[in-house]
Amino acid sequence: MSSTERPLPTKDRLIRAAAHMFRRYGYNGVGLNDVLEAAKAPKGSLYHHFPNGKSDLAVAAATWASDGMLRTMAASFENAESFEAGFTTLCHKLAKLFDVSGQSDGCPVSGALFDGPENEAFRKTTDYIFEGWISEAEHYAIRFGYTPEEARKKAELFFILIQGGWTMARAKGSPDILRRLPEQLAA
Amino acid sequence: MSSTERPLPTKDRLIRAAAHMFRRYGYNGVGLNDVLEAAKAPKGSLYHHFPNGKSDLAVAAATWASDGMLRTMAASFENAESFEAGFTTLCHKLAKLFDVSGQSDGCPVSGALFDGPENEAFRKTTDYIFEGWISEAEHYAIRFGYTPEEARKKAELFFILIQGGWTMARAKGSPDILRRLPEQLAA
DNA sequence: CTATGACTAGACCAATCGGTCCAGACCTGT
DNA sequence: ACAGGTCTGGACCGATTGGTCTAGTCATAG
Repeated sequence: MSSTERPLPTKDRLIRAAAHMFRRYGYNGVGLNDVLEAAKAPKGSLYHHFPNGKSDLAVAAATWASDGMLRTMAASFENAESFEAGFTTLCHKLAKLFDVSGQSDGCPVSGALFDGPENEAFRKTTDYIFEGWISEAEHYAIRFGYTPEEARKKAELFFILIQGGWTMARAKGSPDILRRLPEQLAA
Repeated sequence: MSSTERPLPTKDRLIRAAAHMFRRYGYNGVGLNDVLEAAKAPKGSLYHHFPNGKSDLAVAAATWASDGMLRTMAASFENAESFEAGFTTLCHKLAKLFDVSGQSDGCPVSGALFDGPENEAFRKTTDYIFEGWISEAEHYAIRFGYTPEEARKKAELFFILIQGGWTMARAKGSPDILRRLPEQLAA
């Protein structure tokens, strides 16, 4: 049986559909009716699972997408022989994701939250999620022998390269730059 | 007399208002009525100057914002003593811009165009504008003595650092990371 | 069996969206 | 004075927006 045989719970279908659409079209570019149609769920279910509607859904979608990123990071760094090797693996994984995404998706977190309403809570959530990525990278850098000061700088550079690299890949319509990112990490 | 004494032509007021709003709220987060109110222009004027409406306006706004970026780059690099020195100056200028913007603006180009409709023309325009920034940086790198190959890589890193750094500054609500960007350029 | 809370279903709403349209104001050359 | 284009002003439009509301389905516990 294919994986569509056992359908996901409505709440998960909503989160997944919303995550995919937000990262492509941005918070304001997605209508709730579109999400509902993609998730094959009625409006009542949405407001049952997410009482605050669209904004709750965006936070859930960004958090879910962030968990995926953290798993991809773990898969890249856990068995790596150095921080640089792990980073290289991650960049290639991201380049592959970029290819299968149809090459027009943005960062799932900033797509869902930065583009949202003028909202300090959204900014704080974005910071919290991104800080999770950075501190995870910092953790790996320390494990691979860097001092805490070096590790923090490495982790920040890690984050900046990935964000900037993805933006450039999106503009160029090609993930090439992502694969060449590891060359930039030296310092 | 203050600068508001001689009002700008309607078309320019529309472009400026649109640029400011797009970079803060994104393409889909801005309503034409809001732009019209901010620019104190009626709807007829908008569709006179921009026959294709919102999408034309977004391209014009992004192009105008890009010209500003290119001028800021020129002001930073023209009198610099090295590529690194020019980059440092630019980062400090951008950090200052980040402060006065109220710290919630995004990149004016990707805000206006990436967030727009599913549209290959928009992506190409974004690429064209960004490539202008990169080739400008490449030009300065060559002038300061780098080989063409080194210069291209430097310029791409330049772009990635600024895009990623701005994203991180936006998430953190602070331009500190922008000022620390020059440390990352070494290689 | 009934009762209860979780969840689904979708009709419905006011507000806002991007866009159209045309009457008239304004400027310029003749 | 007149004509013709440029530009302004804003009423108006159908479509879509995020959100509300209520009726009903479903599973489980008593």
